[in-house]
Order: sequence, then C-alpha cells, then structure tokens
Amino acid sequence: MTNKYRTHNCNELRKEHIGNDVILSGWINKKRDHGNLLFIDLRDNYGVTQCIIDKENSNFGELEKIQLETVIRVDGKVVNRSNETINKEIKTGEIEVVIKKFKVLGTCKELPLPVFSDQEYAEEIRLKYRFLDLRRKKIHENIILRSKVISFIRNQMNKLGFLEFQTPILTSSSPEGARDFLVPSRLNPGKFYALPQAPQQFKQLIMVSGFDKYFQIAPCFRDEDARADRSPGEFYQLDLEMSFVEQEDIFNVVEKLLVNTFKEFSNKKLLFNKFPRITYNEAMLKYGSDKPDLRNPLIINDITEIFSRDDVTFEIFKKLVKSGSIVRCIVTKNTKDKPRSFFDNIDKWAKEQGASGLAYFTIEKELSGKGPVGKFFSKESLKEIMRLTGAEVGDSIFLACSKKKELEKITSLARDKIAQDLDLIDNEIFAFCWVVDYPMFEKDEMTNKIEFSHNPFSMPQGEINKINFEKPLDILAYQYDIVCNGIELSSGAIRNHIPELMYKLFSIAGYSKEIVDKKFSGMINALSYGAPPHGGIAPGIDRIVMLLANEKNIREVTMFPMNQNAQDLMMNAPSDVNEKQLKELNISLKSKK
RNA sequence: GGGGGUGUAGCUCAGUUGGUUAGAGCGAUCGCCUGUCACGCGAUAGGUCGAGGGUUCGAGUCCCUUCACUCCCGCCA
Repeated sequence: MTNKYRTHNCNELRKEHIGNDVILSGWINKKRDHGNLLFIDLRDNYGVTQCIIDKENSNFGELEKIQLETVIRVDGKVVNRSNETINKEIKTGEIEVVIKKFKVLGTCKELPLPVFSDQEYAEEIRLKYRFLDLRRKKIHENIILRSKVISFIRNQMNKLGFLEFQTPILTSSSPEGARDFLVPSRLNPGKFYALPQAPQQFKQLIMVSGFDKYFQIAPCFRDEDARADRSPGEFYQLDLEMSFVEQEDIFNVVEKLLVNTFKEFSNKKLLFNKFPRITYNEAMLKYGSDKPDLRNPLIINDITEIFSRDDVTFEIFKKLVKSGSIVRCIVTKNTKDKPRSFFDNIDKWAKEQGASGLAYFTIEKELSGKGPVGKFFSKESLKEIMRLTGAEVGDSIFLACSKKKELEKITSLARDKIAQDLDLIDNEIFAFCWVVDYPMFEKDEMTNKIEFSHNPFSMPQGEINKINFEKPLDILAYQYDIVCNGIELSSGAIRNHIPELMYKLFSIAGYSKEIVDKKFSGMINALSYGAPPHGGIAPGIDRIVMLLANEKNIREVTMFPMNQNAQDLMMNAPSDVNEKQLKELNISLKSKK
C-alpha cells in the first residue's frame, strides 16, 4: 500500500531497496544527536528504521529540536550501512534512510512516562496514559499476541463446525453466582437489566433451538473484587456448547484446541499431551486445592491415623485429632542437610498465613525423628508414616493439624511455598489437567445448609432413576475444570436438560418449584419443549493469553483494563451522571459525597 | 469488609542512629560534538518528601489518623 504517508512500513526496508526513494511515517522512538549528524529511530507497529540527517540539510535544525514520540513523515533515500555500522538487533539494520525532507504529523508534549525504556512503571500512571503504555514493546506485543490467539481459536472452531453467535449484553439478573452489574431500565421504571456473568442460559437455549454446535468469544461481567489473574468488571471466555454429547466428546474437542493453541504460540513444553484427570476429591487431598499446579511434584498425604497410636506422644495433635481434626503432611525429598533456617522460615511463614504453624521433622538413619517434634514418634510409627507417604530416610516431613477446610487451605499454600523455596517448579513447562467428578452439592459449614457446589444446571452422574437423593452430598456431577500451572482456565459441564430432575435438585438446595419457575423461567420453559442432551465449557481467553505471554498479571494482556477499584483512569469511569439522566431512569441517589 | 507492601523531581529510585541548603540516572531546556544504535561531554531548570496531626531545639526519617496504588484473604454458581 502506498499513499501520501508511506511507501513502506518501518520494518520493511532491506538491502534490495538500496537506492530507492521512500516515504516512511511513524513515531520518533529515539534520537542520537551528534551535533552535525542526527540519527532518528522511526517506529511504527511493525518495527524500527534508522533515519539520518546531517547539517548540510536545511531541515536539520528543526528536526534536531523535535520531541520524542512526535509523529513525523520522512521522505528519503535508502542507503547501505557500512559493515561496522550494521545493527543486527533490528530487521532493517542493514540499511538506513537518508532524510531529504520531513513533516510533523502529530506533535507530542513532554511525556509523563517514557516509551523507549524497559523500566517498570507504577500501574496508576500506566493506566492513565494507557495509549502511551501500549506503544511500549512488551505490552504492544502481548496485545498483538492476544489478537492472534483469538483469531487462531476462531479459525479452529470454524473448522470444527462450530457456529459463532452473539448473545444479549443486557439481560436479566440471576440469583446464583457472582454479584451482577446492573443497568437501570428507562422504559421500565424501577427495573434493571444485568450484564451477563456468562452467556450460560443463552448457550443452552441455542442448543434447544437446534443449532448443534455454538461458540463465541464472549464478554462476561462480574462485579467481584480483583486479583492478579482476575480483572474487575469484564473478561472474555471462549464460550462453547454442543448437543448430543457426553463429557468425553467435550474433552476431545477442548483438549485438542488447547494443545494446538499452546503449541502454536509458545515454545514451552507441554508436560502432558493427554491431560491427566483428577477427581475433585483426589485433588483436594493430594494438592489441597481444586486447581493444582502439577509442575509441583510435592504431594499431600493424610496421616491422621498415626495420631491414635500409643507410641506417638505428640499430645497437641493427638488431642486435636480426638476432637475431630485431621493431620496431613508434605514430604520433601532428601532435605536432611538443609539448614535449620530453611525449616524455621517455613514455620514462620505458615504462622503469617494465619495457621498455627507447620511442625516438621527429618527421618534420620536408624529411623529416628530429628527436629522439634521428631522425638514424639517411635521407630514403628515412623515406619508407618513412611509406608503411608512414601517417605525415605533423609526426607523431611511437614505436618499440619486442623479441620478439613482450613487444613486444605494451609497445606495447599505450603505446597506452593515449599516448592518455591526448594526451587522445584520448572517454569518452562505447561502442566494441564482435568479436574472431574465435582460433587453436585456441598454443606455450608456455618449454616449446615445444602447448597449447589458449582453450577446448578449440571447433570448429576449415574442412571437418573437410581440416584439416591437421600444422600445429596454423595451425588457427583458431570462438571469439570481445566487447570494449567495452578490457574483455573475453564469450567464446564454436561447440562441437566430434564425439567423434572432440575426441580428435584433445586428442591434439595431449598428452592421450590415456584421459585425455580420464576427465576429460570426462560430455561425451564425451553427445556420442556424437546431439549437435546447437551454440554459445554468456557476457557478463559485472558488467562490463556496470560500464560502464553508469560505474564503474571492479567492487565498485561488486556488493552484497557480497570484498576483494582474498578476505575478506568484514562476514561474516568465510573463517573457522575447529571440529574436529567437520573430522572429519566427514575433513580434518586441516597447521598452524594 | 480484613491483612501485607509501596508512596521522595515529569519517570525510575537512593536518602545511615532524627541534625546544615533533600541527591543520582533518565527525561526537559541551553551549549559542544559527522557514525551512533541505552551515543558522548558540559551547564540550567525542576521538590508541600501522598495528605493532616503529634513528639522534638530540630522530622523525608519516630508516633497517630487518613488517602492513593498494589498483592493476598473474604467474594468469584
């Protein structure tokens, strides 16, 4: 493409263009002023070209004074660079452009943050001047990567026969799940739309409508507090749903899609090409979490039974076990020679996490326990611990004792912490897994109430007429997550498409038929008019790109993110609105600060 | 809502046990320099030390309150 702004982009010129007259446009990335000779690195989206001008040219003085990041057009001639001045760092490094004339296309004030720099800046200033921040190399490349990943995924989905549909952004609030973003309705005073937390019900309705395979790069909105891997406000999912499928069919599609995507966009190795499947219960026991980082080789073991032995004299734990606590441990291989400080630091760290600390001892030759609590264990009991955990002489054992939920939390954190301290995690791999067989219900520890543990629309496992509804906590669901390197990437399920069964499950969680009919009228109604068995999943796009870009923070792969308080510092959102707007919406504010 | 960290020049940071006029690099402005690619050299400007209060002869430094950003917990079917 040639127009009045450019004949080539800033990453295009090579040796074969030497002698050509060219026009380039871009930003002044860097100037090197030798007084009578000036180098200008001209940058655009594609790359950098060195341009040069000397005092002979009447434009020299003017160009010499121009600010960095000014946008200019350069007319010049491509010339050879002598061998010793070739720059191998840039693609255009064998040539340079001798400037004949130039024109300022966009002036630039003094910069609040430098563009040409690898320094890190406070997020506040980066977000306020996001348009400058986005010019910087690393994040510019992240955003381009994001575009390519999305386009690759879309392409794959099309090839697999999925149809892409849009679903409403203004929809209804749902009683389950996260807090909704609400939008007041002008035409229906006092009523509100909600932004969708996910197109969950719509994609099921698409299946009921007979479209068979659907996908969408779907914006999802949840009004929850931010984390490093969770933007406040909005995020994107590859939302997909298929009819006439079993869990296995979904697994096949998504596993292939993710393997292809990760192989296409990263050089890191995949630890498993076939994702291992871990049941929810197994994950909670062995990793203390339903999003285990499988790069970490440490495993948690339950050794509660040891503390009912007479030859174990660890009275504090024994007493707690008697009152219903359990004991779990983490074995570290061959750590007998680690300094005392290694162990004490972990204990100290655990106390900072709010636990009562982590007890530890090392198994010595002759089967004796060394360390603060080692003396409480007899030779026979150590043998039994070794049998239960696979520990060997020279290994150390970290123990914690508590109620189940609390224990899972601290052992999970300890597993990460100890692995980090021992440098056990290989950063150059992706370790995917499926977490399967989620329980349909769980008991709220505070209220003792039975609640849905995940998605109320999931299909319970087993023959429908054989499900024992008397023991709801034993009912498993066709509900599954994909986890990669300890990050939850996707959540999905085979859906319950049978209204009678849905009423039954909702009644267990304390919802009457009337409430279900009211809250989920669209869904329930649709399912009573010939619904196909169906299921789906929704991998998180932002997190996928975050992993591929090797970033720890989701804002590094989001073009215009909000800050932790859900404010857009560049656009000043959220903002006040005027009285007229409020009046139209039938809204009055309680108080104004 | 709770806990941790951070806050000093436009940007990134240093600032000792409380002690004279708060420093450096980058950037800006001015000057010198024809082969740099983080060009080099010299000079100048630029500060309510996040804000408020307190202790003290004296506070960037100690104490209290508060604000902002960030990380974590809660929350996230």
